[in-house]
Amino acid sequence: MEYNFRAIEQHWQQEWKAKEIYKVSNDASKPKYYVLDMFPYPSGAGLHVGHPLGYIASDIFARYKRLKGFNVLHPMGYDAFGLPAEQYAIDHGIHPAVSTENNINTFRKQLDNIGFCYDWSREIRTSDPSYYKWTQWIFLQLFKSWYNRDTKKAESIDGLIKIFETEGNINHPIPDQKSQTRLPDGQVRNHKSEIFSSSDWKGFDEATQQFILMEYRLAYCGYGEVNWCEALGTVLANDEVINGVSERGGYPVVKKKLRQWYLRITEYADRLQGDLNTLEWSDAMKEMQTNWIGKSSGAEIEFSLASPPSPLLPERGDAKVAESGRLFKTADANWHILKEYGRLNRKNPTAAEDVLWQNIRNNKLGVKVRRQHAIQGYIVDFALLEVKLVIEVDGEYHNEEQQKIYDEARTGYLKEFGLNLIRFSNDDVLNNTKTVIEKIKEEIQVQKKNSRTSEGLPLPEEEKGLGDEAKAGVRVYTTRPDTIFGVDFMVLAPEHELVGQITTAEQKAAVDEYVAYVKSRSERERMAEKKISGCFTGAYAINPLSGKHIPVWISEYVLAGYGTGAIMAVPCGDERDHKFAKHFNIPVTNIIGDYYNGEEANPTKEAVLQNSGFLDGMVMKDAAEVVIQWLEDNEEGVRKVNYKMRDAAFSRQRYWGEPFPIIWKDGIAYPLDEKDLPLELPHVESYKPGPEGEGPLANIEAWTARHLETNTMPGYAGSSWYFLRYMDPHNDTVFCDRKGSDYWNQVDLYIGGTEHAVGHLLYSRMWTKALYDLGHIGFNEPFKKLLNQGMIQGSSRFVYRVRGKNGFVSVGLKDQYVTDQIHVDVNIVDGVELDIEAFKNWRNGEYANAEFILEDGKYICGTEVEKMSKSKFNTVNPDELVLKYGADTFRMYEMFLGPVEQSKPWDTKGIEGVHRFLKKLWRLFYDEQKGKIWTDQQPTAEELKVLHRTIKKVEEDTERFSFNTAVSAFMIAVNELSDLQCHKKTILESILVLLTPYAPHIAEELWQRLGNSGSVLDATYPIFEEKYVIESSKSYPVAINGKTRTDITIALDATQQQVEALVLANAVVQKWLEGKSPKKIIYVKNRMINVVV
RNA sequence: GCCCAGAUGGCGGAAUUGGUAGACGCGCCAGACUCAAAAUCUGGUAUUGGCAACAAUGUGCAGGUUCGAUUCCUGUUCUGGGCACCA
Repeated sequence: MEYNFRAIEQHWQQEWKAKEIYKVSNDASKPKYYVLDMFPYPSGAGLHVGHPLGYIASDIFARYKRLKGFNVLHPMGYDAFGLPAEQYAIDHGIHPAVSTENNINTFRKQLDNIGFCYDWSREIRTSDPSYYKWTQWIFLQLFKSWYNRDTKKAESIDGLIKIFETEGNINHPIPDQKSQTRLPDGQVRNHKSEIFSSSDWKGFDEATQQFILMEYRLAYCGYGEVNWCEALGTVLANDEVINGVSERGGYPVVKKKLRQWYLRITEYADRLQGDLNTLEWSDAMKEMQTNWIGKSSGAEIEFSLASPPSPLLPERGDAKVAESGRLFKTADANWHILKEYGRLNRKNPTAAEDVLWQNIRNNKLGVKVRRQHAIQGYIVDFALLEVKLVIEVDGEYHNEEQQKIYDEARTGYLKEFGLNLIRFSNDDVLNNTKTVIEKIKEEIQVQKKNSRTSEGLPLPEEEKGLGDEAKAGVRVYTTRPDTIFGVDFMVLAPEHELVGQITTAEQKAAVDEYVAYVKSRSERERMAEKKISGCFTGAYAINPLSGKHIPVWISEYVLAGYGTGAIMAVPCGDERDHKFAKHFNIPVTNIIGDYYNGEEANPTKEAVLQNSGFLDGMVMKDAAEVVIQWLEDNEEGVRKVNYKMRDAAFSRQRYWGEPFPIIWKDGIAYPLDEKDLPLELPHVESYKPGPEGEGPLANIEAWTARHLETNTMPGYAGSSWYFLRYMDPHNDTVFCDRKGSDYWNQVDLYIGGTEHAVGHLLYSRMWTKALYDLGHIGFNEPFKKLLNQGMIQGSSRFVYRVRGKNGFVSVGLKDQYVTDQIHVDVNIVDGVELDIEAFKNWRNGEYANAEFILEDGKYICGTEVEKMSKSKFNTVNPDELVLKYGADTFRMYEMFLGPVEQSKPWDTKGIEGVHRFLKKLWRLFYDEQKGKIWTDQQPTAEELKVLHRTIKKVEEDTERFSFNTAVSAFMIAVNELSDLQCHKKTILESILVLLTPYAPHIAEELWQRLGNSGSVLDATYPIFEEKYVIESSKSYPVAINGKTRTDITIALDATQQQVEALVLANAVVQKWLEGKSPKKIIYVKNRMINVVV
């Protein structure tokens, strides 16, 4: 009776299915354990041998836990939305729903072949409306929530509205924004300053209110830059862009600003960071997330410009203000107009304002001065709030009749609040500056006296005016404020908003050219670029501490999205800055003395500062704090915590994804009523992009007529919460019943590839936290333990075509010709030797008439290890292996290849050995001639020792996911039992239970054949007993000076003296001692003995 | 460029805490069985020298710490993964 794996495996797979062996219930007295795989994207290529690696590992662990008495949830599903299906549809006209369905069926068949213990009754597909109904629902929860920084959690936006109605947003200023939230005209909104009162709020119209709320929502709409390919009419990923052109077709690609949805994940940065230490993840994985979040602390510093930018408009303000007013639907919404107005004024001060500003800024009068400050509906030129003084500088247009009335009204109004107002004309300021300053000083004194008696408007300390930020200068973020005196130049991102304004006439052409060049480069290319490039703007900035004038450059290595989009360059301390300085011959200021050798930068923090003004003599790491203090005292900068992480772009201009449950009305996004979910993806005939970079949904009239959002959600939407749906997959009234999620709780073991280290794993953590904050689930981290499987790489084979000929040259001779390297199917290559006949038939005989230049009569292929991919013809299909060797062999072989965590190239060669092992195991039970040979005899001590050593090893290895060594332990056990000719049921039965997680079919079969009923999965796991493996003596290696020379056997309880005596008596030791006595004898119990001579 | 990981015989890998480097398997060599092959079984197999005993070398490379380093430290090279619209 031989091992007929095909019949066995088929039989048990049917049996398991029929008896619903793997179905789990949500209420069980047993403790729960949740084992989850990262669900696959069902690609058209089907499963390759890389996919099952993690699935087998999780299957082993799920079965192991079940044997250990747990109620194990082990589900599977499909991440079914995605770009490839859409691309396939464009190319072949097959609807994504159809191709996806086909692919899923293929995947399922392939998965079933391997004998996984998934509870398929819980299968989910993210593209299924009954699933994405809840993806949309969660999106709406995010849309209807904001992050309360006081309570540090997500809360309902209704609560925020109540706060606005009672106290305005003074205690909850608009969260910091990154580059995404620029207005269509390219202006960066300066949100911090947008402070409003409760009465302001009540006065705002609907559009303004909604606009403000959008700045708080956890899911919000803003503007962001994308790689735009006009010819393809579509947005491209960074790696679809190569050297400024699209990978497909080679069309030019430029940056384009598009309306986008975002998730405000930045609000969770601190929690995402902090909670990492509650997780059992590898340090590497935590480190990657930490680096992605990129928390750093330092200072934001304001460098004013040596020559302020000239005004953009001859008569400042008005035109621009009117234009920006068009952003809003109501004509009389004065709030944002004011805001805009103030900002523009600040940026484009009149000459008089600027002169005055330079004379009174920086506490020069002993009083803090704010420019273009909004007070109760007015913008004043300068506000000295602590002394309740307002200064106005009047230009020509204030003489107009209308303006006069307006000004008088303002004076009166401000007086009501206890604010005194003084006016100067432009002429006075410009020509009699001194007098004007004296006058202001006098007024300050008067106000100071009055302030003790006068009442009036209490101005909140924290209130910030419009003038606080964007003075006419460049803000930089630095983690090294201590190096401030070493700043030799500044670098702005080429897309920085100031570039256009500060560039001098002489430099304009060069700057424009450089900006255009950068526009065509993807962020990735820019970061990876080794060549140093940049362009001088002609402008100079003033170092606020040293007063030194420093040149302002632009360069692609500074990205707009990080920090402020501008850096202060300290070449002696930063390698990149140093290279830049050397390349452009910018003199380097050395502030670190001997630490800088003139050749390369030294990022030390230990140096004692030199050339650093009042910091001289201070150690750098102490100086940072001093500088921050100085900056804050002098209002030239602020302490700042910065995150590298940006808000997550959450919309795609694509078809095959979840539609947003959003309706646009007069430019305002309104949520769809939850009872109208799911908002189903409409069927389309064409998948072509919509106009102006919109998604294909924009082409559907019925869709646009309802004013529905035309973007769809990205691939990671559905995968951000799927682990919750498995807990309660068929619920139609809630995304996951709270009882279910309370029972199953966190995923105990999550297995998947490291490629998801920062994407999926961060997003799902954020969603979990948001759902937790809002009270929908009871835990705030999704994946307790994470196991990262390595990538199974393909070993690609290449042939070399002689250019211009239908001829191929063997790899060893290819250098003698001009050749093109072509991937060839690994399945028609034996090792490295090409099967020429098979090659001629390959690809429908494309190379039927090819000629071959051979070496030693063979055509040898080139090889390379790379990602397994259909397009590289290096995939190996598991089906064929399962057919040939069986699922159990395949499972064990994949595990035997090496540690699960490690990446390795696939090689089918060794699979025979594992198959032989299973056959050998079978022969412990059955003989080909004699049939059944297992007996009921009592085991010997030797046999029990083998068994218990195996129990210990397999259990320990399984617990630490060292599946390859567990397989090896099985092999050792079977080898030893074969040598002992052990066919005893008691021993073999225990081995079968141990083996069940690894080779479930053969274990189940033999378990039944031994006369057991019920599944082997319900057997009890063997218990290791020390008494069977105890030995009384042990063989120790004896090393002389650390080099093993011999070994001796000593009793385990031997003392140091006994051991030394034995060692010295040993002939080999004597030989090496050469008559001398040893310096020392090191005896480590259970390990080794070392004799030091 | 930045972040993370890895590198051990002809090959995949083992060595769990600093303690016998190469478990287990593949491949290869020799032998048994067979007319022959397959299957199976037995023995050998890091490199160099030697009939052997044995000796020297050996965990990407260069150093260091230690009685002792694949393991810890410093530097370096190469390979793989990620870098925000592939999933």
